[in-house]
Amino acid sequence: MKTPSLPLLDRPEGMTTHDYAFARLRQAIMVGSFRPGTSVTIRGLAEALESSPTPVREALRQLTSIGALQFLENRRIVVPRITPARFEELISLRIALESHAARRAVAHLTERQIERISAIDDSIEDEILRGDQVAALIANQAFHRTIYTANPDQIVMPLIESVWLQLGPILGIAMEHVSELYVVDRHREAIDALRRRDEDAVADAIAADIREGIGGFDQQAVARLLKLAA
Amino acid sequence: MKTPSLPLLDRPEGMTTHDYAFARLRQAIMVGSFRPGTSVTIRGLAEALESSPTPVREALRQLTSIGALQFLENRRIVVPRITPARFEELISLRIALESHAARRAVAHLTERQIERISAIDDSIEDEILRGDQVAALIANQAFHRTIYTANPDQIVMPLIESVWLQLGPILGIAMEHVSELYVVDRHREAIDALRRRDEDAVADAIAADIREGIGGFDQQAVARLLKLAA
DNA sequence: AATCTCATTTTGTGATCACATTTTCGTAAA
DNA sequence: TTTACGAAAATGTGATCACAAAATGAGATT
Repeated sequence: MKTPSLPLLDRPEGMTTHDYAFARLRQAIMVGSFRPGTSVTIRGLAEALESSPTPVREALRQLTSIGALQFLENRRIVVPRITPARFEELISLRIALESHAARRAVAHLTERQIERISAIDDSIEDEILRGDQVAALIANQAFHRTIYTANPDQIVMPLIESVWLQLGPILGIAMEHVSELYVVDRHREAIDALRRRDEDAVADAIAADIREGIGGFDQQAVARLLKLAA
Repeated sequence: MKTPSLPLLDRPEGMTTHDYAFARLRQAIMVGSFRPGTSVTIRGLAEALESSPTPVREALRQLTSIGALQFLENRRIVVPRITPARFEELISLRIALESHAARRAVAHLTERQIERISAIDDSIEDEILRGDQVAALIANQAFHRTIYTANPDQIVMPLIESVWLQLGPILGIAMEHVSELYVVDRHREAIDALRRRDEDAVADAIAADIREGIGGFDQQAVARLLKLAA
């Protein structure tokens, strides 16, 4: 049972072993380090994380609660497989969740926050030019997250991240086989709409960004990617 | 540390201790058995469930992943407190999620399934007449769940249940202080729209059902309820 | 070459224990 | 009466172990 390699992650002092295991596994899955169908073992990950089974098992259980992993009937632990239909569900759910979240964030965003969001958008461009796909992906997530979390009472972010986690594995495949993942983006359009406090325009820009970005893969493209990875 | 009492729940043979603990705690929170701010302990629940700390801890960790519980900095485990603003966020999120889910289920529903949904709606009325609020609540959830899960590739149900879980505690308070929780409902309207395969009408009926049901509490009503429970 | 059998190994599960931190509560001082 | 203090109890954390079930792989059979 080969354990997938885990990208390193900073461990703040005082963080429990369990929290660290959770954060690191979560990050790994979200940026596409695990392939769909990959199976992991508690002991294997415990060794990779230099800890014991107990905290790792807790982290794995949490990850199953948010759809990032699956405990099968045979008690095997696997990264869920994607089908074209499931992919389409995830994209339409992303659109529904994120346009809702964006809409409800508009009223809370300050000028300063909008500037920060604009700066994050610039950093996405930088990472793309440098060819660092994972860094670009993380920056892109930060772009979206910073908008949505401007709403202080927001509840939706964990749900959005659950969807991101479920898209992670196919995203990892896409990054291996597609050179340009961000050819088009609607970020400037969203930022302009934020400045105008135009809720509808913000929601539309976010929806279009998703639809034309990762959502741009049609069912055949997804099927092709899955075939390549098999 | 007094441990809240847990409604009994059937334990299918072969179910692991952990799964049983998770299912039972989840059910208890979803039907309002726990008050906001209640704190629980691992050992206390382990005793109540006649098991040991390990599987209970895993169940609690999962429940935090879906917003049903919270591990505080002090390492205390509590049922999250509700604020009027948070309540309003939860309702608007419910509407966004469930009208999306309903819309995407319409095409998959068979006549037979629609009949079953209609029968569930009747059973809600029965439970209300019998005065069993918890049974009515569970039947109401079944009504919604049966619609949304007709879509076989559906991803959204776990997210919807996460929101239900977060509303559970305030619902428990409401059931104690409000005699009629389901005076109006739009279920017949939704069922008729399902029969006509009218996606927009289904989504509207579900949204109205939520808005006029639990969503009908305004901020003052929520604040009053919270005060009563404190 | 493919399939079956069975012993070995691997793996998830759940109980237990030691440890450090936090909470609780009785007592004393202000 | 209120506040401060310190010992005792309670609690979360993480490692370890025994156990049962599942997976693996070598060797025999067809």
